[in-house]
Amino acid sequence: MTRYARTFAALLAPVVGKPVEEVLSGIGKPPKPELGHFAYACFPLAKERKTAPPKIAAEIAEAVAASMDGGGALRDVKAVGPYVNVFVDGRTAAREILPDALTRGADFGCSQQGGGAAVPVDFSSPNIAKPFGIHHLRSTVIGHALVRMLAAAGYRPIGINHIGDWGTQFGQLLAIWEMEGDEERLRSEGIHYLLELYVDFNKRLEDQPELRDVARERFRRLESGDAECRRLWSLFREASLAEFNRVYALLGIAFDDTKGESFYEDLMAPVLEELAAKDLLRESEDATLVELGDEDLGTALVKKRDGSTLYLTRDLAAADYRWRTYHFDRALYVVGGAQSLHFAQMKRVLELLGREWHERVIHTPFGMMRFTDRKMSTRKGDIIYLEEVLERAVELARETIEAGTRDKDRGLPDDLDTCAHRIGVGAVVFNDLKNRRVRDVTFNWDDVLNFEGETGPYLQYTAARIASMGDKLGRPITAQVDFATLDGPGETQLLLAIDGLEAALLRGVEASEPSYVADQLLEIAQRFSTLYARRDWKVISADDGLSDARMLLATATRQALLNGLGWLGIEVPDRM
RNA sequence: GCGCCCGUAGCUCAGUUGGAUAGAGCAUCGGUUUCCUAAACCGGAGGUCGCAGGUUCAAUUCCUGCCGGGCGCGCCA
Repeated sequence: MTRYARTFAALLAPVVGKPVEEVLSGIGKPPKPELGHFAYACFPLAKERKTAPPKIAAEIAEAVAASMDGGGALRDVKAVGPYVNVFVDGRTAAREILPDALTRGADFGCSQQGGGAAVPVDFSSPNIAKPFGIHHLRSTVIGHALVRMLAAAGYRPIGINHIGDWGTQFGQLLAIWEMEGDEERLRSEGIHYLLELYVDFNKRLEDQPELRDVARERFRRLESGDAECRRLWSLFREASLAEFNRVYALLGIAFDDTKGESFYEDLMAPVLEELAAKDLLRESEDATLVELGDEDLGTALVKKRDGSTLYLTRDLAAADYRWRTYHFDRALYVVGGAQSLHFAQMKRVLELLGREWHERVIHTPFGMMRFTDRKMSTRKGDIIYLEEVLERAVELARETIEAGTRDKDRGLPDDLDTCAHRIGVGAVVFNDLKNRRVRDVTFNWDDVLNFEGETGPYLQYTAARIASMGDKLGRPITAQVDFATLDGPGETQLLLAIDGLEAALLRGVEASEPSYVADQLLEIAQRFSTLYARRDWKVISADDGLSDARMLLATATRQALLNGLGWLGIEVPDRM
């Protein structure tokens, strides 16, 4: 949807005698652009007035047409059956949208809607002592996209990496370490060695179920401050962070705040005390829990039998900390849908504690990453490393560029490494973001390494072609053009797609849904490509005025792609 | 068993708060390059929108019940 839907609504409102917002919600898009760019359905009015819809449509169309002065952005209002349809005047749209895109540059499509409100976004949050697998991709890229989208929409996002560096898993590592730990190997092999230990632990567990208790005991020991346990924990932590940071560097992701769960160690006691003081705790089989008063939510365990803490306990402490630190407008948790119950419980406990802001805590779930060919199990060491996926994508991009330069008799780009990196990573990231986040995704090398069709490289390619036209034109791009030359239906549809970027951003921010932006970008690229491929539609021609006008349109297209891809965390190469 | 999520073309998915003949990409078939980058474009074929009811002038969209898949349901995170 674009600004012109509102223009249309404003025109209709006095005629139908309803507020603009209500009219706006009744405006849609006709199935075919030949019918018009916007449509207003008259069925609800027909019911109120007990008159046939086509008759009302005809009356409204006539009244609206009479009230238009002719020089506005809309034209040709007419009734089509029960609908009032209208066209956007391409010339006016071009004059209003294109100079805006040129002037605002990286700011085009952005909004001030957020008013600087703080929004902590908890994402990625890998567990230490487990490698960064492909299944971590989802939280990482969705969260990163949301951070950038929020910033573009005028919010003040805080990207938080809530590293899983506390809990029984460390008890497990400490337990196995006593049996076969080797500091030399940890130093040289890093996280791969930790994975080996983790797998070994689970293997031994089959014959020695008592190891589970040993692990719990070791975690308790860690939590009570045992020096050797602390020292080893610190080693594991460093080894893992080194790997994580390599992957974040590949993806171009930086966090505003990286705090392990361990950070909240001292903040849990106050929460537990407050729960006790408010008489919300209950002992059950020597463990401590909170009664939630809701059958569907069950009960929430906050302390184990041995007195050590749980995930939920730390998340409660973290929520309090984030509120005190940021006074957030909302706090997002980009965590898999499997943990819906955990977050529902957490919100409920916050509510019971009287945190009036508990409604602002929002779980932003996403579907699972699964695998077709076989069941993947980290416990058995069966894992696809995200780093490997990214590297293979970059390698394939490099081969594709090299093949392209041979076929097209062009030189390799100077910055081949940068190009290949952006394309490969862009393909992987866009592939994850293009679908609605709640859907499960099946990992498939062919999909991830596909560069054709609705993919990141397709969008980058569209932008790259425009960039090279800019070079070829050889003169500055100007907004002083004859907009009348951009009046064709193809141009107008492209303009409306470009103008729709801001709405897609706001809708995406509202729903925490990066795919809305991804969709809009595809529409922009497709509409441009359709024009571009036409033999009778060359940007650069002997007609300088026409060339300048079309180049301005192309430049706005590229700016929209650049900005939108930037929000998704995808960089665009200059050449492909 | 209970709760949450999902079910649209052979495959992967859109479908903007119910509205006009349900749209893309991949795959498939056919076409486009004396070159503004074919990682592209155009066209063909392909769908009882899981099933059955209900609400409505109108349901892929809302409600109920089934069926199918996924996830979760106290001492992992």
